[in-house]
Amino acid sequence: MAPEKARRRPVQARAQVTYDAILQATAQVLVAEGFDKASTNRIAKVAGVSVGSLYQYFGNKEGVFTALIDQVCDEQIALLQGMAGAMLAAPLPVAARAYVEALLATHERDRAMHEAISQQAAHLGLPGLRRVQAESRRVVRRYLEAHADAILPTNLDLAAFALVGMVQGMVDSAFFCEGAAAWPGLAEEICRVVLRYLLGHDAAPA
Amino acid sequence: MAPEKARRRPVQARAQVTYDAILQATAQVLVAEGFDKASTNRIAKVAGVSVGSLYQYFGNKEGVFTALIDQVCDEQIALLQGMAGAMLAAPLPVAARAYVEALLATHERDRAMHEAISQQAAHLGLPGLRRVQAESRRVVRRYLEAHADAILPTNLDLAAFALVGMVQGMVDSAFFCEGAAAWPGLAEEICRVVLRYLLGHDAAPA
Amino acid sequence: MAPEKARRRPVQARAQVTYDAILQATAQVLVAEGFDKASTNRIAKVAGVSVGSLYQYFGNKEGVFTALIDQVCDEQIALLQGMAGAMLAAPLPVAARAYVEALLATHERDRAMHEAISQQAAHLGLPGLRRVQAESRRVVRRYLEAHADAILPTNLDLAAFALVGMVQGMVDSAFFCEGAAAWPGLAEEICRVVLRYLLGHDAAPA
Amino acid sequence: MAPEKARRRPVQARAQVTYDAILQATAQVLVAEGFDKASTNRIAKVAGVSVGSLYQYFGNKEGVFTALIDQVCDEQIALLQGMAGAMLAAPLPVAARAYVEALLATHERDRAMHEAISQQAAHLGLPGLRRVQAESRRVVRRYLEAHADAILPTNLDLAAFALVGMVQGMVDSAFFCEGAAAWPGLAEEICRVVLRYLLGHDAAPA
DNA sequence: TATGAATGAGCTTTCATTCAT
DNA sequence: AATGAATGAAAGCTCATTCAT
Repeated sequence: MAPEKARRRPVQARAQVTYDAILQATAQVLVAEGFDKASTNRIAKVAGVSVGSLYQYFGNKEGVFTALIDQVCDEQIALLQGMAGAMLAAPLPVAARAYVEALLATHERDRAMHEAISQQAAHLGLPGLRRVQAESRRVVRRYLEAHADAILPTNLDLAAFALVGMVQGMVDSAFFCEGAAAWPGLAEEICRVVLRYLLGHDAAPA
Repeated sequence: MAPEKARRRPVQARAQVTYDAILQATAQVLVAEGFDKASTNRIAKVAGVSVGSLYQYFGNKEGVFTALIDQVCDEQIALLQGMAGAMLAAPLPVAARAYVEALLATHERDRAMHEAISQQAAHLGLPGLRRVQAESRRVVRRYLEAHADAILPTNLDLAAFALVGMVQGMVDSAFFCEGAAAWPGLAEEICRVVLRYLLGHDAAPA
Repeated sequence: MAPEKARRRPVQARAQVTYDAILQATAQVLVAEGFDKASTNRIAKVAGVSVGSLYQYFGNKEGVFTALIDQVCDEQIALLQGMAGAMLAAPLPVAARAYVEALLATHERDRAMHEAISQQAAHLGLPGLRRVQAESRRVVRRYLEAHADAILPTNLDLAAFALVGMVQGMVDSAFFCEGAAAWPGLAEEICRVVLRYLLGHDAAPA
Repeated sequence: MAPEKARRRPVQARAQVTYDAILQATAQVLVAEGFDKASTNRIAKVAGVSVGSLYQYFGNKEGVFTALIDQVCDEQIALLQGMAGAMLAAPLPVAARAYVEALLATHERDRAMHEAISQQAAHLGLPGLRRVQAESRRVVRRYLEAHADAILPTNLDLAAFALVGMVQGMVDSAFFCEGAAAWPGLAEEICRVVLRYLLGHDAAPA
């Protein structure tokens, strides 16, 4: 697939409806039938729209998928930022727990679509994934800055990097490993990893 | 792609040559041109072999890729097991460092192919990836058992799971985040995460 | 060949043109070049249409042939029914002669296509052939009912079966046996077989 | 398929075994899996022989099938001739009955193979079928000559032609029409058709 | 602007046939 | 003579994309 050639941003209300219908149909087909079945013709049909319209709005097939992925990533980033605002002053154990729970919940919620994208359109998802990771690191770093005197790591970039990576890795593993996501004590253990890294010991139950 | 139908195991010498040539060509095309360009005809041509031969040995397209992935995973598992034997008695800081370095080195070595697979044929790689993860957890668990009295976690399954996930996550992040893999202090930081999780503090400098 | 999967019924005018062109091209290629040469690409080319269009209307290769055969059978059945209406009250010798002549004429007319189908796509023609035979028996039986008091056979189902089979067999033989179709007295002899079976003697010349 | 290029007639005992094994495997595959699955490689494998050997004996694929069909036709012709010798002096009702019964029995016996050939390799079967029909007419004609003074038809060629065609037609119909072959009274009715044609009336019961 | 019929390059797969061993 | 690995033309079919209406 060549990089997208042209797209028309929807300006009228009717156009916005069409645009959204296509993205929604894309998500639906992707999840229900897989990337291989997600042809532009199929997507258009499911969206109740002609192929021609799809090409009017998205330029080419890649454009449809990147738009969908961008939308998902934007939501994820918005969630992160919302949480960051609410948690900036929270004590570490609380913030960590909130972060871990949020990631697990997100994964749980659109697990099917994340899997579909990461397993079959991963190359299209890379830029979005990078954006999410970068924003995650920025948010985490900002938190670490605000709590710098309470934690061991001094290189905050490195610490943010490590934190985002380790949590992501454990969460991914949990969903990748049949049944692991439901383990009792999983979220707690992930928090323990985080706290021991940042504090050198488990949080005092204070 | 349907699951593979039938394959003929090579018996004559030249048959083995053909078989290997096809797998090698697959890796090469995958890395150099991407999954989309890796048609069976292209692979056969690069292998210097006819398409017919490809289908004689692999049954269908999927079979070629899964054979390649299996081969890569087998190597990875062999490496793990070799390391496990050598490191079982090693003190934690040494073992951790070896594990982390090995993972980073592996990633470095066939980065291109891992990326190609995980970004474009991830669905075919799942079984192999699971095998590697499961074996990793088994190896790590065996190490933890042998050192159970020196570490904090008591649920060794959960600990092995967390360790494999966190390290994988940080290593992946490092290669995913442009430039991060080369950061000085990266391996050290990953080890620090591991040690603080297992010991509650950094390892005493002997 | 698998049973047909899906087809789009033509709605626009040009679509109908395309549909018909494909069927006509199929007949032409089948007759002129044989079933083996009648690939979907060849048919499409002869029809002056792209392969894609062929698959839009017929779903798969088998679909093209069965549509053609169905069309031929429908014509044949329509002819039968037309004749049945006109001949129901006719005396046996006249009706028999008309039936035999009609079969010979039909065979003569699209001999090439019947041969092509029966010799190279017979398995696809079976359902159509069955339909034609069943309808033939029905029509003949109706005639026999109307003339039941004038004929020897009392089991009309069996008689209809025998009549349709015997006439078909002799007509087929005539066209199968080089030159036999042109024999003088052939039609007359077939009628004689029919009349002697039904009456026990040749028809009185009134 | 091009007409056969060369074949080596088996001269040694071992060669004859191979030759027969291939023909038998062809029949088996044809009946059990259909013409489409009857590739030369498959046939060779079922015959327990290498493809190379198949090509040594039969020159090309068509050669295998025509050899098989020839063999079947030869058997059929031998049967006909055997019957002719035994029946030449028999009275008409007896001879007719024997002929009809023999045809029905033959059909019954290798119904599957006849169907396989006539439905999927009819073009290869034409020459053989012609030979059988021609021989049938010859045999019937010889019988008619010997009984010329007892029958109505005077053009014996035409009569033989009609007889062979009509009986074949009714027998074929019987097997083509689901269930008809098992009808009670079927053979009798076919004989009745024959006798009325030849005598103008049913045979006097001696 | 929206439609959907039409396009055709290109993919996966099969199989008759060859020929070095 | 026998083997079976290798060949590669060609088949059926899909789908991203275009464009006349």
